Amino acid sequence: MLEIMNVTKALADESRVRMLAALEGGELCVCQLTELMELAPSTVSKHLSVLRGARLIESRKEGRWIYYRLSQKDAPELVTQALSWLTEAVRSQQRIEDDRQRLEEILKTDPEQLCRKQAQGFK
Amino acid sequence: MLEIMNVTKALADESRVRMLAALEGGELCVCQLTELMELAPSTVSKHLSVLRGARLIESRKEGRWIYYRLSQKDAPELVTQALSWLTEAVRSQQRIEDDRQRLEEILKTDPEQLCRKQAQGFK
DNA sequence: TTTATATTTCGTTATTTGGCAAAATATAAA
DNA sequence: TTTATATTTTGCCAAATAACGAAATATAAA
Repeated sequence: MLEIMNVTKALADESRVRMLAALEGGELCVCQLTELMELAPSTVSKHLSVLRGARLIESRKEGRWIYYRLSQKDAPELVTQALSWLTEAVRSQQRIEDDRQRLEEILKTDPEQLCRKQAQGFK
Repeated sequence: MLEIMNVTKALADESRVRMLAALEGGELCVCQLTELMELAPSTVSKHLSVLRGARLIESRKEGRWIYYRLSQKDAPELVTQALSWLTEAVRSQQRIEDDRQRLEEILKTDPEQLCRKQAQGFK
């Protein structure tokens, strides 16, 4: 039951849903997600840890960066099914489409510069 | 997006998940669910209104009783898919199995008596 | 009608959770 | 090594939410 509730609780926040949707396009590092979400890095980090706790995402460390991606087939059936449901549900949502478009712009800047910009406090 | 978040938030509470699982066996009135959940009637009622707000359940009034059931095919695709996911996820959960067993006992008493018992405050 | 009763709504309280900034950690560059 | 920097952890505050009892609503029985 804990496993199920970890998943449903993880999905019960719009920021986390948007992050999962963003990761459909492929792995992203924390600063890219931070830029997209317009939230404090610590907040994004917390959200990511909730998603990882539910096994909805996995991470990979590369130098100073940590890249997150949607969990693959090695995750529990329960989790991959939830991701399938979400992917389908979220398709055609304007908000998600807007994110996708903004993300495209964000990906044009390389991570180094993004993080530097954030360090100066973007808000 | 609101529709999606209504569903994910509705599923993000263990009591509500258990209620949905209980309704897989067919419609139940509030006092039956109250007996099963061991919560105050007002609390159960609130949970039901959240589930209905997400369109996960529907209701039918019969005399003094209101019966709730899982939403049928007329509900949004998004919702029926979520219910399918939950049903599958919840299968084999001990907690849900225990509920199912207790519910069987509860259904042996007719609703009239159940409600009367609750009126005296069972806890 | 009056009374009983099934459910919901309201008001309150305690807990959980999302947000941030600051401090801590970990890695790479100088 | 020292410094810079990407991310996480911690501590705090505000907002959301689950729980209850009491009051309100609605329906049936007397």
